[in-house]
Amino acid sequence: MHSFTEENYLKVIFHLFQVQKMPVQTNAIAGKLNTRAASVTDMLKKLADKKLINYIRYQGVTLTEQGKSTAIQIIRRHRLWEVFLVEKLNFGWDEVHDIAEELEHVGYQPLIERLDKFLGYPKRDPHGDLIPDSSGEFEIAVQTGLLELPENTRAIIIGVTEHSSPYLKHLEKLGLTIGESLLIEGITSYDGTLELNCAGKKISISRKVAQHILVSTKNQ
Amino acid sequence: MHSFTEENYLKVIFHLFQVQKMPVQTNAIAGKLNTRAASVTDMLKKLADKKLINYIRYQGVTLTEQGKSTAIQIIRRHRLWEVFLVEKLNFGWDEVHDIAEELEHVGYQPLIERLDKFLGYPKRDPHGDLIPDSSGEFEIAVQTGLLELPENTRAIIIGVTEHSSPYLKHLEKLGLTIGESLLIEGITSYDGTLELNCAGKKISISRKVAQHILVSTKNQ
DNA sequence: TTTTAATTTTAGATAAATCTAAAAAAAATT
DNA sequence: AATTTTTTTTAGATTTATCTAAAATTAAAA
Repeated sequence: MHSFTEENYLKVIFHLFQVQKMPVQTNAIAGKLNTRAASVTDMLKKLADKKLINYIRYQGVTLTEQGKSTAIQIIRRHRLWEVFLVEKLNFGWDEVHDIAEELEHVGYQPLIERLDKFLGYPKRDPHGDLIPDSSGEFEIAVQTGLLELPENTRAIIIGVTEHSSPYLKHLEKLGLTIGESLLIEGITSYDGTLELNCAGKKISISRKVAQHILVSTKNQ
Repeated sequence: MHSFTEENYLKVIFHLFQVQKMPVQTNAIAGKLNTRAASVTDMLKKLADKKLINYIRYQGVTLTEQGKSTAIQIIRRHRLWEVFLVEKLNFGWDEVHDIAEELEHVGYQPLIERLDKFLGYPKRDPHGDLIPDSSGEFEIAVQTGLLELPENTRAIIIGVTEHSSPYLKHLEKLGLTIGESLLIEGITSYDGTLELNCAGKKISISRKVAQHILVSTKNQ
C-alpha cells in the first residue's frame, strides 16, 4: 500500500485539480500541505515512479487513472468517517474534519464497505460533499455556487466548499445548514451583500461568506 | 503526542510485563515487534529520554507511571474499536485484531470517550479482555486459567489469551465462545486432554488449546 | 573458576520524508 | 527582446526508524 504521506499528496492533487481544472503546481501543493516546494518536488518524483501521477518538470502534475482511483478511495473513507462521527458519535460538523483526516488512512477495504453499510450507504457527508461509491463513482451533482444565482431564486443548501471550524460555526449561527431551503430576496448593488430568507428569517451575508455555499435549485 | 512506533513499543512492554512480572528484555520486545535487538535498544533510549520507561543498560525495562498510563490508553482504544468492529460492523472476533491495531493510533481523546458512550460503556472486548475506563482503571478480574481447575468444576468462559485467527476459528468451531458455560467432565491422566460438556455437547480439547482459555467460576 | 553461549549495546549505514540555500527554467514586465 | 520576478528544481543536510556487523556485558556450562 501507499504511505500516509503519499496518500495525502494524492488527495491534495485531486482536490486542486478539481478546482483549477489544469495541471497542479508544486507551490499549490506545498501550500496545502504546509511544506516546502523542494519537498514537494522530491515526492512528485516518487509518485511519478509509482505511476500515480503524470509529471513533467516545471509543467505541473495530473493524476494517472491509478492515482485518481486511489485518491477517490481516500476521499470515500474520509467522508464516510465524517458521517459516522456526526451521525453516530454526535460530533458537530465543524469538529470532524481533523479526526477523519486520521481515520481515512486506515486502509482495509472490508472495513470501509461495512462502515458504508452500517451508515446506510449515505450519499453525502455532513458538509454536503458527495461520497463516491465503492467503485469510485460519484453521483452526478446538480449544484451551483450561491453567488451564481439571480435575485428571487429559491434554492436548497447542499454543501460548502470551505470546511474550517470558524466558517462552519458562523453558518450554523446564521441557521444556514445543509438541507435548509432559502430564497434570495435581494442582492445589494453597492457591495453585493445577499439578502436571504431562510426558514422565515431574514439574513444578510457577505459575498465572502456566500462564496463557499453550494446550492441546488432542483428537487425542492 | 507520541509516534505510531513509540505507541507500539509501550503497548508491547506493557503486555510483556503483565505476563512475566519482571523487567522486559530487549530480545522479547524485538520478537513481538518483528524487529532487531539493535533497533529496540535505540528506541528504548528514546523512550527513556521521554521518561516513559525506566531503563538501565543490560537490565531490561519497566514502564514509568506516565508510560503505563499511555500504554493503558492505547489498549483502551484498541479494545473499544474491537467492540465497535464486532458489535456494529459485524466482523468476526478473529478478524478484528489487525484493524484495531491501526485504529488504536488515532489519538483524539473526545473520539474515544464518545465511542465508549456510543458502545454503551462495554466492560470487555470480543476476546473477553477487560477494557480500562477513561481514567485507566481496570475492573478487578476474577478469572482463572481453565487448566488450573479440577474435574467436575463448572465455569464460564470469559476470555482468551491468544488472539490469532486460526485459534479463534478453532474455538468457534468447537462452540467455545465468550459467555459459554462449561463443565469439566474429566481430565485424561495420560496426556491431560480435557473432556468438557458445553451446551449439552461433549468436547475434548488438548492442553495446548485449553491453555489460552480464561474462565470464571463465579456468577454462574 | 574459567570457558562458552546468549543477550545487549555500540558503531556505522540505509531509506523515507523533510529542510535550506542556490541554481535553473518559465512567466511577467519593461 | 532583454530584464526582472516567480516558480521549480537540484544539491547537500537533517531526522526518524530501521538495519548489519562487531564489541561489550551478562548468564550458563564445564
